[in-house]
Amino acid sequence: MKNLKKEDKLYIQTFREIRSYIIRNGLKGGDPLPTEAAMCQMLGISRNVLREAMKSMELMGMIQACPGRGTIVKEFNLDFIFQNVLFFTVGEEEEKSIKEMFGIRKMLELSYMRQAYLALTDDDIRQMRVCMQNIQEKWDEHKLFHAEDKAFHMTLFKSLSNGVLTSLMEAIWAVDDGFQIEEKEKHMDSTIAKHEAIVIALEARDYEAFAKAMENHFASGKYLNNNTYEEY
Amino acid sequence: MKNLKKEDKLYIQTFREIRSYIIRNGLKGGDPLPTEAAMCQMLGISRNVLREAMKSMELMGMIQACPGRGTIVKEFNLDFIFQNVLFFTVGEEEEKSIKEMFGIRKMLELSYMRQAYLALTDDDIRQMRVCMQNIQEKWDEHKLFHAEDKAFHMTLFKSLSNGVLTSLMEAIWAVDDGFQIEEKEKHMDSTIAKHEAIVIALEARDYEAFAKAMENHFASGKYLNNNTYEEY
DNA sequence: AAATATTTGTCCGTATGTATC
DNA sequence: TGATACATACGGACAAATATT
Repeated sequence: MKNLKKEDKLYIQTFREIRSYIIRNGLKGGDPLPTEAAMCQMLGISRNVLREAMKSMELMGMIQACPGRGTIVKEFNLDFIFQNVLFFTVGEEEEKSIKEMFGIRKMLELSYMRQAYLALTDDDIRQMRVCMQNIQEKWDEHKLFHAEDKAFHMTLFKSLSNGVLTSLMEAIWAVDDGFQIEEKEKHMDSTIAKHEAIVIALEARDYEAFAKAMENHFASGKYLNNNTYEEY
Repeated sequence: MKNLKKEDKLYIQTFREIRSYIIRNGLKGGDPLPTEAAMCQMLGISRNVLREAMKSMELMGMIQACPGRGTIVKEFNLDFIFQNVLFFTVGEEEEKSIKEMFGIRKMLELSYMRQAYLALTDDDIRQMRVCMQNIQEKWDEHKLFHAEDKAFHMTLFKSLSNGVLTSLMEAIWAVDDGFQIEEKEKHMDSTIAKHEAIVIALEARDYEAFAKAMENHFASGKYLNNNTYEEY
């Protein structure tokens, strides 16, 4: 007398029901969802199961919960997918994947550098100068400067106001963060010089020098993979 | 003594920790995860929070739980997300994200086309010719040819043997598939002609023509965003 | 400002169904 | 058959954040 068909787990059914509820009622970004208690009663399930479904939604960016206030529907964006899911399969020990990812970052930065250059404001450039000083300080203290390096490059591209590109870059940097073991004391001084060259070119508003400095920046060890411009 | 910055909710931290655990231990599809009780103790959290994170993963197809047996890591792909997450009427924000994403795909394909051209085998090109025929058939039957279009472009870049790039492209195509907005019957005939031009150039092993055909392919509506090569 | 109510966050305990030996 | 291990599901309790009076 049981189900003939193998039913999905309750929390998955619940996920679908909530999703259906949102669609059925035409809820858009910002619209409130009923409280947990109300939904439990409405669906006839326990709070734990409801939360398993709701938290799945929240993790994927479909809704957002706030204590004391309630839960609202969110507008969709790709951040979650890029930052938590896309590179899920990229193991940190898989050096090949890491190199591939660096290669993509290199390609993206070099491809977008023209637009970035055009979009950069004086304020952005000043900010990059500050990043340089922070990098220099870390270096003087014999510390790693991953965060500062990231801030430097993100500043360069945040001017493009391309949310997806930003997410993608964040995702790549996040993997880099877990990887950055090697080359601690190797060529950091030359890395600093390369960053310096980029800022100087920008401060002078010299695109040719900027492009050259960017190319040079990515011509070092960990970026040197199969992404070379070969002749055909 | 706490973090000054607003911490993420526990279940989100837990999600990341489990993901990190999987990556750190190099777990692949079929490999078992510790039991819920063990993970709770390991992470120092309650069962509810752990389950909120685990059920999110299961819903996304990263893991699979079975009573009496335990939980295993699953072979992961992105399809599920776009089938479960895309529930909305596409608003302006979403459309902006999608356009940005197309822009990135355009940039990537154009950036990598030299390497792709060099890496393409005769067999790859024959396969692309087959894709073209499939596209033509769908078109003759007045059907959409998203899958065939994807196969065409993925063939072009699979030759690069860049797993991360492939994942990224897959993700972009998956989102595209989920949205499939605009231009149903609009300029499909010209789209076909553009693909045809690409294949012809490849069959002739003419890089100049190939590059031109690629540029032309991406010069259409939905790729036309801020990714223009402006003068400086 | 201060107290109170509302809502989500987190934890615990218990019972049940299912797979394995 | 029975015993064990595990996930599934329920309910209660209190804490933390927010809103309201």
